[in-house]
Amino acid sequence: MTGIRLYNTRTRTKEDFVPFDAMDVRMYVCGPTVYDRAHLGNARPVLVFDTLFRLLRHVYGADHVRYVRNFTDVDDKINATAVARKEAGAEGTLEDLIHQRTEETIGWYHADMDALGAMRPTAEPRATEYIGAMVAMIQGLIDKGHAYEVSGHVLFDVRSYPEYGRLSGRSVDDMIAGARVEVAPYKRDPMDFVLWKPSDASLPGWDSPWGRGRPGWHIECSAMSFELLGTSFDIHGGGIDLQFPHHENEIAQSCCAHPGSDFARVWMHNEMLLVEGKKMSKSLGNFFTVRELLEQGYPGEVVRFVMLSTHYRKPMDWTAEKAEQATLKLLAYSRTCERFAAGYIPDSSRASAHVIEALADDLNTHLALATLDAEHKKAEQMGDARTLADTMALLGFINFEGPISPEHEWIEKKGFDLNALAEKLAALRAAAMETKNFASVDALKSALIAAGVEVRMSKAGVELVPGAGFDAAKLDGL
RNA sequence: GGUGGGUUGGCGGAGAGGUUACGCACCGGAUUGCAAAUCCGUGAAGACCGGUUCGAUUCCGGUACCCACCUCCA
Repeated sequence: MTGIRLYNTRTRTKEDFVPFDAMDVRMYVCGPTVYDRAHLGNARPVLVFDTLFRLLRHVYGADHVRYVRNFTDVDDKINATAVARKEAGAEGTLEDLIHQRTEETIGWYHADMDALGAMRPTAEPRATEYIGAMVAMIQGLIDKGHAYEVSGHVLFDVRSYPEYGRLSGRSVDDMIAGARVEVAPYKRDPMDFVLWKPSDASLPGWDSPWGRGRPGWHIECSAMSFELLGTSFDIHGGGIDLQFPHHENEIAQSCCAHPGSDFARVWMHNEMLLVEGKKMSKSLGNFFTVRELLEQGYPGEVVRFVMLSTHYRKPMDWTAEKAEQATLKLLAYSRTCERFAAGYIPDSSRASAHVIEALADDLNTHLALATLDAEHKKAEQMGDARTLADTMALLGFINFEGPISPEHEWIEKKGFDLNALAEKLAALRAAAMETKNFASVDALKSALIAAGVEVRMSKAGVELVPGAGFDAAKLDGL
């Protein structure tokens, strides 16, 4: 069996991965707050942990891996949208409008992540479905002396948990010294965080022993991971920005609620995303959603390829140039598969061992892609692209089930019959060979190139292939 | 202020204490009406200063610069 090694944020070392139960490997990843379209940064953890999910399934068997990713559907931004809609005259109660908003956002999220080739997790629990579990966990924390109720709020007492700060390498005292946040007067300690907060009539709320209210952000992951994966599970993932305070708080809650448990054994954090070297932000004007990117014509596979070309623990810089290169690569692979594996049904379980090896080494996706490139070369030399196809399937660039399509979807989508033009060019060329006047041939050729078509002329004939920047509109009149 | 990470050839980006990473670009060759695509080949690196070592880009220490988190943004 392939030995997987993973970098554990908790110990800050790369460790051999040993699951609690090889027949039931369990992973929890913090999912999105469903208030709006997913932006490109949201896609990174999705693709990183999708790749890990695929690797785990490959190593332990598809039926022996469970992957839980939550939807946070309790959030003030969601509430704000719902309130705004209500004020604009929308029908229904506030609860209806909130539900509507989260439903449509989840639909978008699924559509967008599907387009990137991300598999759906085994379970996608919503916070609102686990309010009871959260209330129970909060009550347990109060009973054990780790939480206290004050003016309608329930707060976690960080001083009751000596390990607090261990994941992020901070001490409570240091954090207080550098705190930038205004401290609520009712807190016993400035670092205490909210488990439950009161809701007034204008906000969604649930009945609880502490009055009508709603849960704090951190408790949902503790409650849902416990309900679905148990007190101890193998991997907990998310963006590095969640390391503190979110994950620190999760650990405090879960370990205090279930003394003696390990909670998550391995903590994995992906680094952030940059766009053209800068942090993606609305103010810099380099903020965009996955959907916008797809609508601009970037195929999901290309986004995936670019994302995987940087190791997950390094900042990932999204650039147009990388997308361009990724497109060319994928086109080349696709053509090789078309030539040397037409009709073949890819089987990810037969993927290249070298690629598996690269992934098993703390998800070295960049090396995996370099190896994929070598597989491509080999496929060309051997005239057999089956392993290339199998490996592409494992990495999520080809559907698991379907056979290789004649061309990748993004070329097909732009569907344009180039045969007529190819024949025309061939005829012109044949004539020019006689007359030695190549002016008309060159004119047509440049027009085709300008439209993003690759022109291949050899003794065997003329071949036209739509390239990365193919634009059918520019072919009008040729 | 606290915590963590980074600095590799023109660009992107890895592994390994000593043997070519790789890709893209460039250059040379084959091929082509000219190209493109393809194939073959060459060149090019390890922020700075010390230390350990027979030998470091790879280990250790320091300096500089950059970045992220500490704000319910992945």
